[in-house]
Amino acid sequence: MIRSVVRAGQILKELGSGAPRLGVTELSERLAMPKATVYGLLRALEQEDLVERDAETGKYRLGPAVVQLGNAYLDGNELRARSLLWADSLAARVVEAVRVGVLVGANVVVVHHVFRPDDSVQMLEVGAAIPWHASALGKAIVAHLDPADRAALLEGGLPTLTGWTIVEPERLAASLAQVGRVGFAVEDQEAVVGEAEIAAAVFGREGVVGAIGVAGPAERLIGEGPHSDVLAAVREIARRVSKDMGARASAVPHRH
Amino acid sequence: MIRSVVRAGQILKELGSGAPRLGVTELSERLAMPKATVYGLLRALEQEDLVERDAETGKYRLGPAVVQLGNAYLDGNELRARSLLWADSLAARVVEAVRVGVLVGANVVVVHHVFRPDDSVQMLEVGAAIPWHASALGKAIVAHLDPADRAALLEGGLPTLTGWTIVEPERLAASLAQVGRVGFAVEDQEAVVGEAEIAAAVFGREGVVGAIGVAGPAERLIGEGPHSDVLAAVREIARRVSKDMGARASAVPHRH
DNA sequence: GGACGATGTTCGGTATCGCCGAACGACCCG
DNA sequence: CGGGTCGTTCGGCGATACCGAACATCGTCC
Repeated sequence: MIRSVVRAGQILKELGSGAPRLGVTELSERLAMPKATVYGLLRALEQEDLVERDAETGKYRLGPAVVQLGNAYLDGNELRARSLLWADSLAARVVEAVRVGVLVGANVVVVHHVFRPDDSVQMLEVGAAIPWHASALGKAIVAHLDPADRAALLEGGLPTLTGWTIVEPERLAASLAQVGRVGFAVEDQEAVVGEAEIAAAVFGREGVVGAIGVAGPAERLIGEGPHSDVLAAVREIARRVSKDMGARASAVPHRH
Repeated sequence: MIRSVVRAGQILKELGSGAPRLGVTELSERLAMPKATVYGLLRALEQEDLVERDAETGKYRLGPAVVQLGNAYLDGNELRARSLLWADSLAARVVEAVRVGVLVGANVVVVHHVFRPDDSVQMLEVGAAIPWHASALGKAIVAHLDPADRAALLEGGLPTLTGWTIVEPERLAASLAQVGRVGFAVEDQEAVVGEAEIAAAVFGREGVVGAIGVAGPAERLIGEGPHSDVLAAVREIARRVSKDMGARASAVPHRH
């Protein structure tokens, strides 16, 4: 595994998460690499416009080339392409926002987002990264991973986002088992206070490829329990997208 | 300059432009690298989720991590942040779509996009990459670069997108000189038939940092000449954004 | 069905080239 | 003016990336 490239990737990720402007020294500390090494990697990344430096502070940040790459990924993403129409119909049916996400590392990255069909101003969340355990999308995906991968994700110290975030591995594991049984995942104010989400996994030819879910105010999606209409709609749409993605019926867990 | 990282960057860019799925052999030919080298680089990139492989064809494509990076870049981008409100007001004033872009290599990447204020369905173009010479944004930026950089951009074989695309270096150079004199750039169906754009450069503390422009149907923006109201609005907004970006008055070309 | 072509993958020796400790210089702050 | 911090440079050692060539694997065409 060629080391400099892996390290360059780690630098990019570090610049992409949290503080968007970091100096050489700060990066070398966070990533436990010698300062001179980080410097060399940054020079190379800068040449490719993957990183640029702040004119006045001299600190480094992501460069414009990454936007182009992100856009290109979304253009070619099969899950996104096959979700487009289904997500629209789901949003119209439940009158809430719909999100489609994939797992990258310990985060869920939103690859498609349909606004709630009303005239309120909403922020486009495509590209947003959310810790998997604080998202219904993430739980739906992780619940269907190999046990080994799942266990690894339960280990790393999971951050607390709100007072409702579940970070204890035991409780999360139990929650995931439940997801596996019922075929959907719920998140109730675990990422943002007042916001909830109901999601179901989407499968491809070989296992889970992502998840689709409905997000909205907690009191509307979840009262005494998950809103049953929404829940049925999410499960149905997830199954249809899975079919479009080429999932064999046997690979998609089904109940009753 | 550390070679493997630069090469990895070139691989990412190649995957991000044109055919979104490429094999090892195809990449090695396009980038003139040995096959085994490309293979090693791809393995490293794959480990970092910057690249993933198609399940059935085995070919490589960009990975989900790049979306997260793109989003992070946009979040931290000063030009974008300072353009948000001005772009909205510009769109409302001229009732057309507004785009903000920066130069990366020989392309303009759109970092902000305000829809035309009507109810028509429009595609979000944030992240789109357009050859600089086929875009008013690009011409506005390049016209204010160092002569050396400008000359370099005029050299590389410029692609033809429509019958109206200007690819001859002499004609382009003349056009850029004109842009420098009048303070705005025009593009008339040079990227997409029927579409035109009027743009002006935005300056920061040390030179041009991007451009902002109005895009719409050619017959509405440009009849016998650029629509004068639009033109005035674009120039005014570009100047205001430049001021917000910390441009010294002396650095912003002004006329009359 | 067998052979061919194309493509992905592995291997191993060589010399390249990245790695990193340490020193230098630039800058800020007190 | 002196101490501290940070970005940058240097240089020599040695790990390791590089790449030609062989191998494996698949699809395809007689």
